[in-house]
Amino acid sequence: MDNEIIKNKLTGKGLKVTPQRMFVLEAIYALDNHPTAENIIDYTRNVYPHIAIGTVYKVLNKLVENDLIKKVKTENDVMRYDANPERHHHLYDKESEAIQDYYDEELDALLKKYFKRKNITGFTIEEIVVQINGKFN
Amino acid sequence: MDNEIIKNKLTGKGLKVTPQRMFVLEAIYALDNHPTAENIIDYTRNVYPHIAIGTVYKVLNKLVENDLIKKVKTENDVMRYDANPERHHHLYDKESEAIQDYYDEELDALLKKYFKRKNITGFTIEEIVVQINGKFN
DNA sequence: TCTTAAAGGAGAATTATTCTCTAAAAGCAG
DNA sequence: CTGCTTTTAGAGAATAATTCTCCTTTAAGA
Repeated sequence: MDNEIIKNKLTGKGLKVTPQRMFVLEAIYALDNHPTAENIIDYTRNVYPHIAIGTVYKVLNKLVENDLIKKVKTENDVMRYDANPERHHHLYDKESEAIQDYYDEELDALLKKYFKRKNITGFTIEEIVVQINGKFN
Repeated sequence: MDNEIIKNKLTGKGLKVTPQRMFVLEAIYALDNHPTAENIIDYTRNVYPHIAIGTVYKVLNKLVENDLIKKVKTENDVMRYDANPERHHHLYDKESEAIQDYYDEELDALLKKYFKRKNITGFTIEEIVVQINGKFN
C-alpha cells in the first residue's frame, strides 16, 4: 500500500505520524491474514531493525483504539490483528489457525430482523458477531 | 447438585473420581455464570483449602477435553468456564463482563439453512457460534 | 491387598503483554 | 526555520495467567 495512503489514515484520526507507526501499519496490510504481534514485529524489523517490542504493542493498541485495525481473539491466548476495521464475521479453522474475513450484508440483515422479532428481554443488542468454525480445503 | 450426579458425570466419561475433581466440578455448577479459574480456585478452597492452583487447571483442562464443560474466551485474556457443554450462543456485556448462555433452535435452523444455500467455497462449516454483544439492563 | 497407571502438590518456568522511566522527536506557534 | 511542549519510542523490568517438572500420593481393577 502507498505510503501516502497510510500516512493519511494516521492523520485522518489525528494521530502523529511516526516511522514506527507507518511501518507497523504497513506490516498489517502486507501480512494479509490476521498476523500476531510477533509476526508484525518480525516483518517490521526487516525494514526497521531496531523497533522495540513494547513500541509495536503500543502502536497496535493505539491503532485499535482509533479503529484503524481490529483485535481478534483465537483459541490459544495470542491476539491477532485484523487490517480491516469494518464490521465483519470470521471463518476460522481451529486446526491451521487460519482466519478469513467474511462479509455478508444479507446475513447481517437476516440476523438483525431475527433478533428484532425475538426481542431478548433484559438485554440491549449492540452488535452480532458470527464465528464460522470449520476447515479450509 | 447432588454428589452422586457429579460422580456419575466423571465415571460416565471414564475419568477417575477424585475429591479435587468433584469439588472443582461442583464449583463450576455452583458459580453459575461462567467463572474464571480464579473464581473456581477461591470457591473450591472454601471446602478443600489445600487444593493446588496447578491441579485446578489440570482438572479444568481434563473436563474440557471430555466435554463436561466448555472454555470461553473473553476480551481480556482470562479464560472463563461454562458449566454447559452443549452447543449454544452467548450474550456478552463488554462493560460488566457478564456472559449469559443463549439457546435458540430456531436461530440454529435459520443459520444452517442460510449457509447451506450460500455454500462458501473452499471451506467446510463445522459449527456456527453467534456472539451477541450488548448490555444487560 | 497389591499393583500400576493416573492424578495431585509445590513451586519454578513460560510467555504474551504491559509498565516504568528516560531520551527522542513530532507538530505547532512565532 | 527555530524553539517549545507534549506525545512517542526505547530498553528492559514487571506482571499474571497458565503450563511444566518432578516427586509423592491415590484410585481402581486384578
